[in-house]
Amino acid sequence: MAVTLADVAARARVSAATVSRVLSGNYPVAESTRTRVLRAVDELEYVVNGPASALAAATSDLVGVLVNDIADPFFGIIAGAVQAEMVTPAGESGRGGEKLAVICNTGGSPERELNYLTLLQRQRAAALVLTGGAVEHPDHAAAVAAKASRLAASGTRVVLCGRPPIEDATTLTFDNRGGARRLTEHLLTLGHRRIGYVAGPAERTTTRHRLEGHRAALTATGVEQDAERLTVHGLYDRASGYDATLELLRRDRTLTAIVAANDTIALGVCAALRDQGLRIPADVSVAGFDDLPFSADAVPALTTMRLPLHEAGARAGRLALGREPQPPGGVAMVRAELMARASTAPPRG
Amino acid sequence: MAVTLADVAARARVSAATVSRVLSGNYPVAESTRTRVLRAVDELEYVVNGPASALAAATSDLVGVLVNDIADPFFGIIAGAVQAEMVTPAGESGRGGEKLAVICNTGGSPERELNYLTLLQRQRAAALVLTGGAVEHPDHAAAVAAKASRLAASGTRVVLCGRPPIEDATTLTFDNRGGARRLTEHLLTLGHRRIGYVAGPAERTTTRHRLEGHRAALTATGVEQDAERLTVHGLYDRASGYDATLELLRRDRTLTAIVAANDTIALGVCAALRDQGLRIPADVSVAGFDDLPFSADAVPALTTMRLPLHEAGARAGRLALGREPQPPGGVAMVRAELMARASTAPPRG
DNA sequence: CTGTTAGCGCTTTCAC
DNA sequence: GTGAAAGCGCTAACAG
Repeated sequence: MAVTLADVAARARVSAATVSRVLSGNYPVAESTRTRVLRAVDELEYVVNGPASALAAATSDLVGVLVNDIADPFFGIIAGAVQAEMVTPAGESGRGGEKLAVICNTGGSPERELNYLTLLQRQRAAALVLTGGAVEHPDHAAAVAAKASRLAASGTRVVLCGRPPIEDATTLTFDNRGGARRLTEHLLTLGHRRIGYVAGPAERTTTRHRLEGHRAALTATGVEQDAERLTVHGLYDRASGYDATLELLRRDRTLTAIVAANDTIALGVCAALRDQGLRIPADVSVAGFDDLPFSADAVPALTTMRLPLHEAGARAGRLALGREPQPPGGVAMVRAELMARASTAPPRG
Repeated sequence: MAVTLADVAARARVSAATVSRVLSGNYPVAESTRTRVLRAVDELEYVVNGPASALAAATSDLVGVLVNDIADPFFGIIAGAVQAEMVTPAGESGRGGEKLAVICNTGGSPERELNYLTLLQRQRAAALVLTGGAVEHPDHAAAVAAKASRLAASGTRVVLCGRPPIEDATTLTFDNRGGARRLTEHLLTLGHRRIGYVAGPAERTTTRHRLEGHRAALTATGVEQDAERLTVHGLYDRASGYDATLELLRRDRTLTAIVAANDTIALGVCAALRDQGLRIPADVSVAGFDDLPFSADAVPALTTMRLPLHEAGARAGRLALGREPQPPGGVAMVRAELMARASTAPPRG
């Protein structure tokens, strides 16, 4: 099957080693030889055998990117940004940086996450980027940490983006707690006191941190008494937001605001409120989190906490390639910014 | 670096060959030996060296999935569905089907598409799924076709999902032309005659087919005279929809409906109309294409053509694995279904 | 600057 | 049912 290095070498009348050197560009080769080799490569339409090269060099050009749900733009944006960083910067020798960033969709399942980790370890991936909230089950957390350590030990760079730090990994955490707190403070400042909260799946770090920030704001203002009753958990999707809103209204028809754990949920919240004949924000204010592209276009435009997902992903990509210096302590925090828009207003009366 | 097959063999007191056989499960091995080997694997935490195995076996367990824009849920949904098909069906011997489906984001750039194709060829990918509209530049189309043929010749299964057929590849086309036609017919039936069209980038097959379908409907009704003037091209994103709408209104303030090349654009269209003080659908009807999850939640709910993206992606995945019979002629068409919702209504007056 | 020489870790005939 | 041995195609010392 297919033309090999040796074929190219024969054609260019040099040794295989020389061809290899020309191709990897990391070793001086006479200009004349180089062009001769390159021409042979072209004529033969030679394509390097990745596995063979990975085996010999004990490292591959694969970079794994794990995401919880690739159909969710939150992850799509991050993953796209990571991948965009993999292209060789102009002016580098063609081959060098041609990493293949591969996006793996865990669907939020711990088993599949571990499975992908093994698959990537098997491929001897050059680096790994784990994105999004982590599942908090202790066994699983330990398993992931162990795998990460083993990978790091074998030379794979591990970068975390949007989840809490673990040992042996560089981490970009999102300020979910602080952001959530500021968001709820915004609502409190507007005068809201009965605020519903639609949380994500219970066992995710992102879910917990955002909920904690929300509660912290309530507590600081002394209105935390009903917090438990006014919280409903669901998935990070639109349908959960819809259902949770109906449940919240059932529990307390008098609430004047609902905070959603993310923008996608917020969309469902809005839909449910409208279906119940409630106006936004006249009757109920709504806020989300993330500031996905559609949020500014929602009607009314959604108040939310903006997370610079693209920038974070790009930085994670550079860290994975070792193209950007480690943050102090290996951990950097990405801040969230309040985008106060039309979906929040002072409560009526 | 790391424990190898030989280590496992030593520990289990068998030969390397036997360990290999146990692991790949495609050869009879005595039960007692098998368990002994498996235990050794466990104790040593052995992980197969993918590159080595790929080299020796001349095939890898990588499956490439190319998408135009991973931040767009259209592609996220398809890619996620493809990837979900890669998991080993319950009851199979652990190792067998553990394919690694890797998602590659071309950003719609021909160079990057070709680049990924080469990267995947280099990795000796087991299969390839190309999704979404193709770029119509003749040189590029030829280059892609050539690469596809070469890949197919070397045993890589090539599957197309949502783009026109090429030789040596199994294809799932989307009925963009027919769908677009039916959508515009829906508007015509409602009584609209002055219909604006916001198209995607000019050189994409998807763009062209949808536009052709639209025009075909107009022509059949004899109202095609202004079609050219009432068409504006842009990207497949919200901002383009917004800008294009302003341009359309500038050209003809009397139009009563706008068809967008996809739902994301339609969102921008709606935003622009609202900003111009126009009501939907009272003043202007709006229609999209794809039926992405957010479309049903838009206000008003968006009339659109539903494409079964998840099903199509899943099927593409199975075809890539050879788990589903080839459609007759290697080409199957995925139909679009009209979802008539609140954003379209008869024109006023 | 270029060629020679060993492997990298696994799969796979081919014997036993 | 299991072992021995010969590569798969490439890289990386090491000479020259």
